[in-house]
Amino acid sequence: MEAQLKLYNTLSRKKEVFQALNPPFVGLYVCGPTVYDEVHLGNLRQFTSFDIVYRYLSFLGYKVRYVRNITDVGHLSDDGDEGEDKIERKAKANKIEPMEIVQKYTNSFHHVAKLFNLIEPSIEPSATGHIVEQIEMVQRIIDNGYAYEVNGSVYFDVKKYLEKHDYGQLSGRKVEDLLEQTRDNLEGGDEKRFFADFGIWKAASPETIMKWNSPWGVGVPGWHLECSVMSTKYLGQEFDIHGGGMDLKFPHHECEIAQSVGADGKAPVRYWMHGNMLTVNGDKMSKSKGNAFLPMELFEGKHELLNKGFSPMVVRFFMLQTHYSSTLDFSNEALEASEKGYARLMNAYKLSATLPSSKQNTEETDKEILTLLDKLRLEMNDDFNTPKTIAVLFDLAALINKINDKSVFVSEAVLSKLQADMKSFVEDILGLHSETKDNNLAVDKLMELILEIRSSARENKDWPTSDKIRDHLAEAGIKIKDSKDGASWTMN
RNA sequence: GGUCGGAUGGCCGAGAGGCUAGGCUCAGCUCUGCAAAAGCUGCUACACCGGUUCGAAUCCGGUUCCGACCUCCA
Repeated sequence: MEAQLKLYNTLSRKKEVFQALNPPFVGLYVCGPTVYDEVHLGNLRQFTSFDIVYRYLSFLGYKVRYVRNITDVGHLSDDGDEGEDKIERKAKANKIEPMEIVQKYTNSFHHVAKLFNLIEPSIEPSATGHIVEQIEMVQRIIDNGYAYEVNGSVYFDVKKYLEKHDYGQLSGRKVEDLLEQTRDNLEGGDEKRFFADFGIWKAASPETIMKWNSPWGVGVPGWHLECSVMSTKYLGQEFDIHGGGMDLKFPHHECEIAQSVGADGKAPVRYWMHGNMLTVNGDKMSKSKGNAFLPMELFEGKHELLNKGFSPMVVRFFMLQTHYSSTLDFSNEALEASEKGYARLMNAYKLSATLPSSKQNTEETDKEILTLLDKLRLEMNDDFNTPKTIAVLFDLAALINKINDKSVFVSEAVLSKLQADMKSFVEDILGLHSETKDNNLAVDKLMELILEIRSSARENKDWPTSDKIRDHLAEAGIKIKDSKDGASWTMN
């Protein structure tokens, strides 16, 4: 393992050492949600994966400009270039403005993002806010000969593009395969000249609500275009990292590359990162299978597949126990296991702040801790390996507990490094925070008093009183832990 | 049908030629009035069939199954 950050680049299908284009700056673009409905749990996982990327790059000292868009127009309900705009369809069904739909689900997305402790992007641009730029990009593509207009729509000319460039290198698609489809599809009478061509500007029908004037008539931008436009505008023609779900590799990301090359002659992205999908009890999560639940349903336990609710931080922790590039399976059992593990880890984390240091017998433990702290960095450097990082944190948790039990000892210098790193990795990098309610002074005083009464009851072996206090507090969500040094308490 | 990825212990999940991943569960023990918490100990797995190698969960070939995207058919 290296001391340098390595990440898996979909483009080369290899782990590569990360080298920023213009250090210390890093440009990070992530495909955001289409706000026609509540954010999907699978979406949330992608955002969490890239939240980690953002957090870790920042930890390493990079100044990251993180752009995550909001798709509020142009994403069609059926794959391909036919079909209706997802947002517009929903708006018509509810007899409200498309922008009301956009606002509603944008708000709801932000709410969930906050619960999930996702860091807000530096810029969150929307497609409708960049119509002018999209029209300009379409024009540049036409000017360069890579697009043609038919009946007010503009299509990207893949065949033309293939003469000089590679189309399909990101997703591993072969040009010949695409060409083979051509013969059948050319007969179709489609506006497109070639099966693989894709719309970058679509003529709008009179009924369409959201539409704009353009040199080619009234229309709407194609879905793939917005990401090219907004990443170029805010991160430049070439930037560092572009992320998104696996399912976006083709055609979405492939089209982005073609558009940027077509418009500006440059491949836009140095490192492409793709997160994997979600399954439920081993099945693909999908609405048609009835096994898709929403983030809020998961938090509240309001779904028939869920035995109970799981707090946002538990779900976040659960997600991070799987590498972003692997499929992640949701099940009650797995979630419950994570819930317990999470509590244990956070407990140790809290404990780490109050550990005693020692002046002797610290050598072995010091060394062990230092090794583990180094390992935290090595694991994160290895393509953001959060599961391994968490495994190391558990090793540290075991040591923290031992130090607390005074079975091993740590020097002051190593202890303060341990405390600093625990904070960095648990809170800043993994983005986990304690979910216990903020205590106020009155509650603290109250608990101090109650525990004092209980303690004297216990000295008198008045077990009924002692247990009554413990049980009643437990009902109120306050847990008492007895130890040799007296009792402590936690509240959820 | 095409492209890509995957199959790991009771469950979840890392790893990727020799070295205990980790979490949860379960059992036993220590501590304890009881419980909880914490600690200790135990539970040795890599879909199947071949091959390469001193040595393979890890490499190669094949088989089966699963997933994503694309396509075809209906």
